[in-house]
Amino acid sequence: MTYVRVRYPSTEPLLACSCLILRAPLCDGGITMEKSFDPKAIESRWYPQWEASGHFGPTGAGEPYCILLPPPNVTGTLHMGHAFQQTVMDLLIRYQRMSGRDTLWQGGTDHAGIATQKIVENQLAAQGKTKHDLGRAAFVERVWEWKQESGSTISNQMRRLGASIDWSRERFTMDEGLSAAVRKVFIEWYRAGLIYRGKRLVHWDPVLGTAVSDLEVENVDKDGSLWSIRYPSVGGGDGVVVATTRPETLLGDVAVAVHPEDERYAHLIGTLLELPLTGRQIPVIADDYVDKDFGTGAVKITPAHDFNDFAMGQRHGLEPRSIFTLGAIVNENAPAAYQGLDRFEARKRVLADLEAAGLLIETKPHKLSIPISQRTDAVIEPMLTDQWFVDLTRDELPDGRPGGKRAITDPALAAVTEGHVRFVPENWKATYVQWLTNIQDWCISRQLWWGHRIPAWFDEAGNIFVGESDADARAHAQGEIVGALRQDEDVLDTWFSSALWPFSTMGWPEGSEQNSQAEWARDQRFLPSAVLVTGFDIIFFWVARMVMATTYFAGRQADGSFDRKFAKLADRVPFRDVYINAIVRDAEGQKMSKSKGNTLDPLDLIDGITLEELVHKSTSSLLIPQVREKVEKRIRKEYPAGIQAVGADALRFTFAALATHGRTINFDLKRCEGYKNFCNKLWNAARFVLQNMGVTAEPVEAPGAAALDAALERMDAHIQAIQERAALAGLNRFDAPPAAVAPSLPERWIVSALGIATAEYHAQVAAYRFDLAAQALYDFVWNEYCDWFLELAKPALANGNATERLAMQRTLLEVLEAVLRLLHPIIPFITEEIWQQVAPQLGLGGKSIGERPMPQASEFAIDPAATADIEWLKAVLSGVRRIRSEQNIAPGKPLPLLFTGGGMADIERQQRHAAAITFIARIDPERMRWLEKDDAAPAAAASMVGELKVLIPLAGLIDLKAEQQRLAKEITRLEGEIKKCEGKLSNANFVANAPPEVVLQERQRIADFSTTIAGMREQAGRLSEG
RNA sequence: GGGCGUAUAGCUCAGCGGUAGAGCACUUCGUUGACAUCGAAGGGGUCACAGGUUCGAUCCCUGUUACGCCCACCA
Repeated sequence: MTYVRVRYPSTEPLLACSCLILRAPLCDGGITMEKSFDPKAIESRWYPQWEASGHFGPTGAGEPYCILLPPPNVTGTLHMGHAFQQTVMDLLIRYQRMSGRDTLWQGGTDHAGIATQKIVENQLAAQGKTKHDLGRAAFVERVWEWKQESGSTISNQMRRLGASIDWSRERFTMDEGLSAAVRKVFIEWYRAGLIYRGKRLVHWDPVLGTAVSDLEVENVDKDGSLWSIRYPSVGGGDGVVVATTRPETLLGDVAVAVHPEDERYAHLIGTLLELPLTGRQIPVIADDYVDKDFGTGAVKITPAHDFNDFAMGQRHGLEPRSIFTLGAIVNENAPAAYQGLDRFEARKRVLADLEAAGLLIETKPHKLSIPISQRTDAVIEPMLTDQWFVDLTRDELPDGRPGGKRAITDPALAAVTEGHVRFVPENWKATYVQWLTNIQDWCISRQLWWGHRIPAWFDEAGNIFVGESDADARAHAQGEIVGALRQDEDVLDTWFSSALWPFSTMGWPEGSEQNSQAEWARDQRFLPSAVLVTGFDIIFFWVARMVMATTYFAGRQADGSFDRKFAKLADRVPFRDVYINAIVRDAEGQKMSKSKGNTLDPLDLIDGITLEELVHKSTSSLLIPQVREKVEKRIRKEYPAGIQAVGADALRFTFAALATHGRTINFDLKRCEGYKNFCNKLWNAARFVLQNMGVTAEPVEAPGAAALDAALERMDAHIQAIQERAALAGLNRFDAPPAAVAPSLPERWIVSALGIATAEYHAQVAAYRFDLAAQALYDFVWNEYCDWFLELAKPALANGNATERLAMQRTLLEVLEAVLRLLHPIIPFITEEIWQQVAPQLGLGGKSIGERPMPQASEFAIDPAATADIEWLKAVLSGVRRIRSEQNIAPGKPLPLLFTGGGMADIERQQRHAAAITFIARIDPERMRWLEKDDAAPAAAASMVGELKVLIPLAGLIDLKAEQQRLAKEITRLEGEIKKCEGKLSNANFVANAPPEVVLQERQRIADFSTTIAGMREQAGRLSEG
């Protein structure tokens, strides 16, 4: 291809006029782009440039707008849920950044105590080692190594997705600064009496060997049995038959409870029973909790291994009797025969022994729900252990001081009920409020090695001292310290540090060793953040706890008061809005899970993956051969050619388009492919526009000096034209300019349509309706800009005079450039790539489209007159197309076209659009005319546009029968519509009560339908004559 | 037991007190000068069911049915 230096006109704003020297091929007088959009080629290019430019960080100017990234597990990989969420966040951040806000997307990762420790433990296990072989220090060192190794995986995946996080501020929950925040919060809550340590019954995961919080327990329904067991009375007598689902806990029973008003057992209350197999004796007690009608009406009480029993034991002063080790093995508190047995072994043995003793009365099937640890699938064993808790429930402090009334919980509740934090969709508010109202104390200690070690020390007498360090703990010691101090072995629940994320990432606590005074002063403007985007599954784990911690700590001064900015609860919230996104499921609506083998990897959608790789990936972690086979079969069927690469933009657009306010979205690859097509459509629209930017439509034959000079001369003329026009038109080219330089109707119409689409887009983004926002732009680009405007532009570009062409070129560019900016938050890569080509044509400076402002609807004049005109034109063109299609006339065949009926407006419009009609509908200009009054109308196929009749004469082209049938069918349909309207209008109540405009509308409809029918009847009559 | 949600085209989903919509799929035609990752033209719906409010209900209210999620659970 031969290139030559050509000057292109350029204006921005219109009054200015600069000349750019561009390289452009002469062959078509414009810029060329690749024929189709190739995501791979462009995506790798832009992200590094964006990141390097520092453009993702806050500018310090404008109203602050912050989004906190829910920190993913540091050693995790990106899944579809992340990708969805992050698309939404990036959309919002890029949108607000372009809208002039001082934006921060705060990123980072979570140390994810249990999950990460488990991974490293598994790695050790593969080498035949346990963490105990290494010891605590070496093990933790090992986890840090793994964190360093894999920690960047997910960040890099997020970059692939285009996430515009300010990476320079990336944080990790075990960073020094964040750890300082953790210690400070723990210590302050402890000193305020809001954290306590105690021996309590907790949910114990015997596989991990740690307590977990109630939220980390899942209840799974299972078929089990209900066994009835006789506890004979001491000294003979039948005693009591109890019903239980866990017979092995009999070994730890301390009583049997009956309802106080249960006549069957009244005489036994206070007496002693023989506890089978143990030789122990236990009392019969009375308690309201017992349901007379369930089982036998008598309950065995095992306070050490059941939450309800524990509560009852406390009411009755019964000493709990633990019968399991922390590994859930029967311990020395049980008879020797059972010691050393695992829980489920012990159950079998106990049942067998009861049977043998004749004490097992009945076994019947029973549905029950079993508590399972989310992390390990191990059956949770309630276990009596020393743990740390955050007090969320008590009305007063432990020492009886007033003012402790739900000091953490109540503000968190008020923040939402008083509307300082708003849930979107709103109904999640009820979930939040209900949970917080019925909350239990939060068990925050974990018997793990990876995490924030609890800043508490024990002396040799077991007294507790809390502080930043052992020295600090000593300094704050209330009582005497007996001997040496030893730090608590436990670490904190991962969610404890997550709860602090809204302010620990902003330099809080200020002035600590790790955080400078200045950092918090600078960054607290991002508190509260604008919106939290997260899944409903962590409303309790994370959202509620952030509200708790932030309402308590934000802006708290050393003396306990709040600084001015944070004095009000309304300002002490972590975020204003909580956007709860839907859960991503597969196309069939199944939850995606590795064990089902139906997960999709977002990176595989972006980059594509072969069938064999996909099969391998999806089945390699599946251990059961049958499942493996099934999964492989499904994948081979569903993705016979693997997954084609759709690119990050198409994936993002898909997520945006699926982001309704429902609670699940089914991810369908087909949808994704459709949006890839959309990207290609946009690409090709740009390609068309740029191809037509040349100063001349005619190819320049040779790049000779003469030709070049001539071209430059023409250029100068055009530049002058622009200047003149701009001077006349004023700054806004879309204001109605003087007639000599007036934009054409199609131009006015597309600008107007852009204005409407822009308004819709902004409104929907503001409402967090990203599906509708995306749809507004999709519709505009495809159905207005491409389908109609590019077509309407073609006649002007091909046949217009210099001024018309220039005007059309500018409008093509300007609308394209605006729509690229609107789309940029959704599809950043392709819009950047195209914009880089488009911007110089408009003389726009700036390194990146992201630095351009977001278009506002007010920039685009709404133009009802132009819109009506173009709608008329569309109707005429559609009419011709329909006739062609129905009559099977080749699209390229030039046709005659006749007009009849209609009024002056139709005549004017027909004249105005004559060039467009002949060009686009491929009408022979010689044979396009109005029928004179007394012209004999030829047999023709007709299309009604209001009162105007558009006719394609038969001349051997038309299938007469088909046309008659079509007319008859259409007439019947319209008559039906008229009947409906008439039905309404004949109802006196309707006419009396309906709003006048509705009544008018019905009358108008009848009139319109009647006109159309009349025209069609006439046409049908003519056909039958012919 | 408590709370929340869903039911609209073959599929996935928008929608709204007054003409029922999109994408995909389907049918027919088409390689026309941005795009076959495309274009043009079509077919397809008792808006789950029953009552109520209203001039008018797919939409609001009540109930029923079906499905789903969360929380709490009687051993």
